[in-house]
Amino acid sequence: MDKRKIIITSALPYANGALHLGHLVEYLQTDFWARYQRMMGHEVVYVCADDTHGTPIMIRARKEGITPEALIARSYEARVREFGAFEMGFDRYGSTNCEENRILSESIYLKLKERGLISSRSVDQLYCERCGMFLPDRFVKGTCPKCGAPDRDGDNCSVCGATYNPADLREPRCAICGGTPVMRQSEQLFVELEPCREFLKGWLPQHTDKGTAEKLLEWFNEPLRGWNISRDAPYFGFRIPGYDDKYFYVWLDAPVGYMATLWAWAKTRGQTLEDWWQDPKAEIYHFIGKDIVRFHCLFWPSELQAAGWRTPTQVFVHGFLMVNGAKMSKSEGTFISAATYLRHLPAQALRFYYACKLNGTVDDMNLDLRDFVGRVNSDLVGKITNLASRGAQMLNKNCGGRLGEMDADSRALLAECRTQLPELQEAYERRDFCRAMVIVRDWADKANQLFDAKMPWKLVKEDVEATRAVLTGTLNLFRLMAIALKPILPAYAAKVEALFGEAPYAFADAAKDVEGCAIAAYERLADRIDPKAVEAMVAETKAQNAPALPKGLTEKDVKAGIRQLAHAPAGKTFPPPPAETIAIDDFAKVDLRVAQVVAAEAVEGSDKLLRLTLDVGEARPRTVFAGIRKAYAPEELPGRQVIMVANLAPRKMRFGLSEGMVLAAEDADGTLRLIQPFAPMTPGARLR
RNA sequence: GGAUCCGUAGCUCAGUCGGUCAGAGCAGGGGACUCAUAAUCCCUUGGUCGGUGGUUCAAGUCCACCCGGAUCCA
Repeated sequence: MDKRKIIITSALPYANGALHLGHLVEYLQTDFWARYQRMMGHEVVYVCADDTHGTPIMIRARKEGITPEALIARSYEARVREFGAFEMGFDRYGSTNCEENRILSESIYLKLKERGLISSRSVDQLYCERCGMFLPDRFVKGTCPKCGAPDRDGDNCSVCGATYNPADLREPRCAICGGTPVMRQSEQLFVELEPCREFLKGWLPQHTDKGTAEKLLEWFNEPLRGWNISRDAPYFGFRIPGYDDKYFYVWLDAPVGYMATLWAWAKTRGQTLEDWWQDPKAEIYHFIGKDIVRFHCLFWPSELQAAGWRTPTQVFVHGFLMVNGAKMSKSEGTFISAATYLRHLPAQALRFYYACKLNGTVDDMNLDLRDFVGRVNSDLVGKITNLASRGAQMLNKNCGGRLGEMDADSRALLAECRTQLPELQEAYERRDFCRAMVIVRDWADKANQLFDAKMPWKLVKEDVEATRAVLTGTLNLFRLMAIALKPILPAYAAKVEALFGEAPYAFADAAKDVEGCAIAAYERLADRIDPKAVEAMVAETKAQNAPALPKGLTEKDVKAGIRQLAHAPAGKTFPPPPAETIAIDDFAKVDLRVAQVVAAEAVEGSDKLLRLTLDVGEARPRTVFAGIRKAYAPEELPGRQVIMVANLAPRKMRFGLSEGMVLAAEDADGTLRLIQPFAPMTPGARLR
């Protein structure tokens, strides 16, 4: 086969927020495919980057009192560490906030402008005067115009499913400051899509899957709407050439980040971006989730085409991750972050399980946690790894650790398995990883059957050389499986390479017999998963999100509750109506501190009060009486952190002096919950 | 509301052009073995293929409607 030249990307993760197992559905499958292509001997470059621009990052940085640059640097570090732990093999992991990206974004924009594809028109948009900025949809909250549910997002209602404009919301509020936004006009720049209609119509069916293309083509019954690519200052991003106060919308420069990162990578080896992207022989593949199809299959190819760049060879679209058959949920503990996963479980287990489930379609993928444990333990460890474990240890113990020549039966089985290699490679090629795993598991079943039939543990007592032949066969069969699994389990394969003393495997090595040489000491390749570790991971995830929902309630309950409340008779409203507006100075008078509960006891003579002893970082702990006895037992509080009002005038009570007050929230049903920091902090830390 | 996708054994899923397709693995039950990470091997119990109609000599497979779940509507 000719040597192919392949550019691979996965969608850029947004730098505001932690990686979770859903993201990994994409990154892992892209990595599987990239590694497979490398093992086929092709020239592969796999790039990705942090997506760093936009309002959410600007706001978050502002809240934390740091620059956006500092925020994205922190995110980058965490991201790279976590990807590394998951054995991701990027050739380069960059950032959209780089010079290459600025240059490319500007040049693509200017090309579009030259071609007359950029137009400008005035747009009505909500503006928050207090924050001094136009509000993106997700930064407007309000009451759903359709079902009346309170506190809904700016563009859709998750209670009744309605979609609307932020301007349609009743009682719109700025999600940042809570103020009431006003309607203002602003000049915005659009990329016109209608002129690209014919190009797209022809392009779509050939460069993505049928379902995706058909879906997008539905929109072609009407004129294609232009795409707003500008945002007004303040914004974190690239300034648009020719404007002082306009920036590229984050979605304009994000896909350009693929090229920018490729460019930066090419530079390190003395090449140009054009050497890769514009090489007619090179293939360009984007792996994306189905939620961002329109950016990658409409806007992106149109821009590239108009600006004179090559369009992608194929856009591979995948579905979302479900956990235990349902959408990932914070309250159920299934919204599992990459970091939390890694604290409890080995990365390769997830890589293996995802490979067993991915079939290259846009269907959602289900991570069933019980199935996950079963699959890893029985297939990866029990069937596959066990062959190496029993074969290598026996060879080392009884046969001097030297391979001989395979017996005839093993040789025949090995030959039979090898005939399936083309099928395995085709499965990899079409991203049908689960099919590839079925093939490998089938080999393992057959190898185990043969091993048992030969009974080497008995044979070794009478004929060491015959035993050596059987074990040589077993280990050669296992080696074939390790090669087949290498795109999924690179670290595992590296250990197998070390066991046989071989150079890194490519698929070509599958044809080789390993005979007549010594093997190294057997090193454990994979560990069984203790279901308790999975429980602990779920429990930790739940705990991270515990303050979000009252005990025992799921997100579904809350939705139902909101729905009820939306239709509840007036007079008993929840949440309570907003209090009178205060100035920032008024708020600043309140000194809020993180406090650690040192001790808690019930107060005799009161059925409401607990006496709390709080460490606020001062020389002497404070005593605070709190009316939370019906919500908390005294013994569950020590060691936990709460928020207290530290400068409240001390108040003499019948039971003693109360030197402050702890913060708690009251739910619709009267449930009280103390407020605690997301993660432990130093007692005495001030809230801002 | 409109559209798309999904619904096959307790669980996760295969089932190509309608014709040995009612299947696999795991889990469950029984047995064997003890080299191996309580791993492995043999045997075995499970299903009205979401429901109802229709097309056909023949339907998980095609069509219509319904129920349930998911997603998208720029």
